[in-house]
Order: sequence, then structure tokens, then C-alpha cells
Amino acid sequence: MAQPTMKMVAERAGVSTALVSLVMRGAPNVSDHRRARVLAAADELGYRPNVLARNLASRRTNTIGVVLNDFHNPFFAEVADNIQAAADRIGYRLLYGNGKHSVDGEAEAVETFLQFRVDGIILVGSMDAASMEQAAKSAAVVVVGRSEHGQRVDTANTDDRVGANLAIDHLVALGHRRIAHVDGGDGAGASDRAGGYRDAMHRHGLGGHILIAAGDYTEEGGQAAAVQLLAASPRPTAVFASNDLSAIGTLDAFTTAGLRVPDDVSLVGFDNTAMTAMSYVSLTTVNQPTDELGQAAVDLLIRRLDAETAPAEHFVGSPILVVRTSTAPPPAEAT
Amino acid sequence: MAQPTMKMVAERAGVSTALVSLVMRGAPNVSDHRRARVLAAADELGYRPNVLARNLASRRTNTIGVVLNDFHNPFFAEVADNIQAAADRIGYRLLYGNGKHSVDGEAEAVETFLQFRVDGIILVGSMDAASMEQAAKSAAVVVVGRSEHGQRVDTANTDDRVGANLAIDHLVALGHRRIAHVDGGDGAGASDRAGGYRDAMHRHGLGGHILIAAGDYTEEGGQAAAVQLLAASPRPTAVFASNDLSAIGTLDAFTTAGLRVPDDVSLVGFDNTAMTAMSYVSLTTVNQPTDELGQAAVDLLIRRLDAETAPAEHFVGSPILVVRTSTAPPPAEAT
DNA sequence: CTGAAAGCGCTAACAC
DNA sequence: GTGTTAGCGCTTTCAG
Repeated sequence: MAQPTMKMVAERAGVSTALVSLVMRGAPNVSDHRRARVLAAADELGYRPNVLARNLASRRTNTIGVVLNDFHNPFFAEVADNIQAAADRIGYRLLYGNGKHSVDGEAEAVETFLQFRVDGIILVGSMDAASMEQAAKSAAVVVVGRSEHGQRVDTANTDDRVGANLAIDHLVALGHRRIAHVDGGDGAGASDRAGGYRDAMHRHGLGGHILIAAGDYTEEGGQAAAVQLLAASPRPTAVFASNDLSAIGTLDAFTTAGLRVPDDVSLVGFDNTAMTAMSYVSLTTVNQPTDELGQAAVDLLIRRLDAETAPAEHFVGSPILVVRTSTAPPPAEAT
Repeated sequence: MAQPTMKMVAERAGVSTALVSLVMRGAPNVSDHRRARVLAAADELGYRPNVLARNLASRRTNTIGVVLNDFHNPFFAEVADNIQAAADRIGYRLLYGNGKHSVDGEAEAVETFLQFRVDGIILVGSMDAASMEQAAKSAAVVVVGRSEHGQRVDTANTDDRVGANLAIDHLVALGHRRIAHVDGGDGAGASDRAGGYRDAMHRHGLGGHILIAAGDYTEEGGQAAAVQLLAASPRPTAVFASNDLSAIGTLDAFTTAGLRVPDDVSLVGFDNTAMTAMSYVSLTTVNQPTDELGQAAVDLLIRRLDAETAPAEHFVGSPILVVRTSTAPPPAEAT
């Protein structure tokens, strides 16, 4: 499908391609008369600038590549929408890559963006710290949701340790002692949440009750972890899941096993995704400021674009505990 | 961040850029000796082909743009993953665009891909038939999830009318007569699902009980629609929601209002997204063959790439009713 | 099997 | 204000 070129537009308007170029980019120093002629010619031809050629010549793409670790995670979708809003405000174009919930998928997506020579890359929920450091050698990179980083990688994330502490404090205040954790494996922020869980347990003198089941930020992972937890004796009276998806899987396994939440066991999630507000879920969870994260990610990236060597900056947002009805005091019989 | 170029690789390897080009593309007619030298030089320099330049010269991008109507809809995420799998199998690169759940957002995403001169575009859940027809003038386009189409637009979708009929037949068989529908506005396939609902109601002699509340394929839309339905007198004993997201919103509103599902009111969704299988949701819903849709979308697009003028083709997958526990006979008092 | 040369469509100085 | 002239980095005939 042959597309009209700038040259064709120039001929039709009876001007040079340079002038067309100026008009297309909205340059100020063009006579109204010719501007109109060019615009008319472009319109008649259905001309559409070839971004590839434009960028080859100008060495900028005006495009940011956003790699989403997992399209299925509603939290990432929410972050994506907030990044999009921030980018829209400053006229930056966004292209997305599918991390396929794997380090390999993420690396592939990054490589694609690098080959497309995007101006910068935002990694949402990156699972692999090494590859992002690698990517940062060839482009501006900012990571959302993970605090580990290298020299040149800016980050925007919620204070996961504090978030985890909020969750555990809440459960302890309700009277729980046997509080287990479904972790998030190598998911973004997972190690901080697990670390926060451990710290809080120790702080409350509950170090002996630390119990962690392996999850992976997915519903299936949460289900599997919950099944393990169900087998523990004595059974935990509360579970802090590393994210909402895990919490939802955990809730499913508990319900299937005939346990009532919160009567038999309390449950706390992380992310405050839309689903958790539904009345039949009503999950107590930790809210992340996705609007701030999205805005910060774009801000950091733009700043780095013209300050390549500046030291890495880190935005840290504040978590808030959202108490719903999945948490209650432990059952009386559980000493 | 200056990147190494093919020229630099050529110099370092002591060959011409043409030879480097051949090696990078894995051409067969290159001596092992030189191939090794080139590869080594490229590796030492950390050379990465510039896709922009490559595509400018070769007029192909080996890239497909996928526009997702809504990042929040898990059904679209599932379709995206299946498209990705199909594309991975044939070595095609995928870039995603965010339709922002709006016709404008969708149009913007399409325009971006057109400017990037991608080989083809797959629209997932497109809300606007006109703009996709427009896009088809400049690129190969296939639409997933919507049966309306134009001359040159291939489509891949589930038979939504049949799916709707499956849902209604199931409810009627259980004894329901006052069956309402939460529609999907201008969402992909929504009009077919609503049409199927109407047809089925008439077929069962229930034309007088047709009742449709406006939704938009989101949880919020489902909640609002359910609130309306709650006010109807007599109240419907069953609701067929146009998709799972709407059904989840509907379920929330019902639960909040103190109604039990399925005891007081039955509920059926559409899409069979992961969430619906959770035990505390356990939604009866209509499954769509996402693997077939993803594969078909890619197949159709590839085929069109070298058969521009061939008549449009349409893949239609079969829906299957998945019966869970959100449906039951109507309460006895409801005559 | 390898190199030279001519672009792909556009931007960016630099003249006029 | 507007045109000319070089490329941007790569592919692609076409010779040899």
C-alpha cells in the first residue's frame, strides 16, 4: 500500500519539501498563503508523515516504550493508564510491550524498543533488575514498582515495606498472631513486601510465627500458596498476600475449603485494584498512588532525556491501608 | 546516547556494509570466515540494528500493531496473549496501543501505528467501525471481537448471537421468564449480544419481558445498570450481562442491595474470564475461544499482507456456555 | 561470495 | 520566508 510522500505533497503544492516539512511540524515562519496550500495538498493526498524517516533524520522519536510485565494484572493496567494520561499531557507518544509475565518476555520487549530507538523506556513491574540496568546503557529508563536499581535507572514506586507494615499492624491490632504471608516471588516490590512483613512480625515479637508461602503475583499462585497454608498446623488466623491477585486466589482456595473470610481467617491484599472494592470480595488492602506513580515515571524520564549523566532519582509514594471487611479479630477458639 | 552503526561494524570487520547487512539478516551466501568476523565485531561494539533505518530501506517493518480497546478488560488481555503467542511462532514483532476505552483513544492509537508504517494492525474490541475501515485504506487491518466490517477488513470473532441465545436458553430452561439484559453500549459485539438476547426472548414467547439497561462493558456500567434493574417492578428474576465485567458490577450492586445470587436472582456473564471461575464469584458465563481468535487474527493478517485485494475473510468461533452456580430456578414467589 | 552506489522519506543547516 | 544540499542507517540492485 504505497503511501503519499512529502515529495508528492511538495510537488502538488508547488513548493520544496523543506517547506512542507516546516508546515507539518507547525513551524512559525511560514507565510499563511503557502501554509494553506501545503495543508490542502497534504489533505487531498491523504498524506501522513512517515515517522520512521522523520526519526531517522532527527534522531528523536518522541515516543516512549512502556513494558507491562503482565497484561493480566489490573494494577499494571491502572499504572499504564496513568502513564498514558501524563504522556498525553505533554504530547508524548506511547507504545506498549508485553512482558508476558516473564523475564524473557520483558527482555524481548525491551530489545524491541531499543531497536526502534525510542527516546526512553518505562518498565512497569519489572521482574529483572539486571536487564533493566543493561537497557539503561542504550536509553533512558525508569522502573515503576521496584526499588532495586542501578546507577542510571530512575525509579518510581510505593514504599512497599511501609505498606507491608501497615497491613501487619492492622492484623496485630485485631489480635492476630499467626499471620502468614503469600509472597510475590521475583515480582516487582515483592521482596520489599516480604521484608516488611518479616520486620513487622519481629517488631511485634511474632518472629516465631513467620510463615511464608511462595506466590507469583497471580491468582493461581495465590491458590497454590493458600492450599499449602491450609495444611499448616496450627493454621494461621490471618494472611497477608503480596498483591490483590494473590489475595483473590487465596480467597478462592479458602472459600473452596469451606473457610469463611473473615470469620475463620482474615485476609489482606496489596494494590487496591478495582476488584477488591466489590461487595462480595470487600478486601482489606494497601492502596498505591497510581496517579503519582504514572506522573512521576513520565517526569523522571523526560528529565533524564536531557540530563543523561545526572544521578538516578527515586520517587517514593505513600501507601495507605484501605480497611474493608476481609479482616476481623481471630476466631475465639484460636489461641 | 550514540549507538554503534552498521558502518562501524563494517570498518571494524574490514568488510563492506552490504556484507554486514547480509550477515545480520542471516543470509546463506556468506563465507563462514567473514560471517564470524562480522558477528564478532558486532558483538564487541554492542551493535543493535536500527529498525527505523532498516524499515525505511526495505519498506517492511515485520511489526504488527495491536490496539487494545481497554487495558482493564481481562478478556482483551487474554486475547492479546494469544495473539502474542501466534505472532511469536512466526517471528513477528508486536507493539501495543492503548485504546483508552474510547473511540478517540482508539483512533489515536491507530494513527500512531499508521505513522510508524507497521505492516498491519489488529484491533481488539474496537468500538468504532468507521475508523477501522478508514485505517484499512493504509494498512492491512483485522478486527477481533466485532462482526460489523467493511470491504477490506478481515474479522475474527465469536458468534455473539449464538452465545446470547445459549445464555437465554439456559435461563428459560431453569424457569425464568423475566430476564433482563445489561447491554454493552458500543462495545465490540455488544449489539450482536443484545440482538441475540432479543431474538431468544421472542423465540421463547417472552417478547413482552424484554428489558434492557445500558452498560458499557465495565464494572461501573454494570453497577449502574443493576441499580436501574433493581427499581423495575416486577423485578427481573434473571440478568444476562453483556460481558463478565458488567456481570461483576451487577453482582456487586445486587449483593449490596441484599439480594442473593442465585437464590433471589440469577446472573449470566460473557467471556469466561479467569475471575468468573473463582469460587466466591462462580459465574455462569459464555466462553469465547480466545486461542482460536488470536491465531485467526494473526493468520488473517499475514494472509492479507500478500493478497491486498482479496475479499475480506471472517473467522467465527463457537461460544460455549459454562454453567457455574450463579444461575438457579427463580424463587418460588416469583410467578 | 563481496563491494560500490543509489536510494528509502524526512530533517537540518546553510544560502538566497 | 523558502529552496538547496547533505546526510540519518540500512537495504538492494548490479557488477565483478
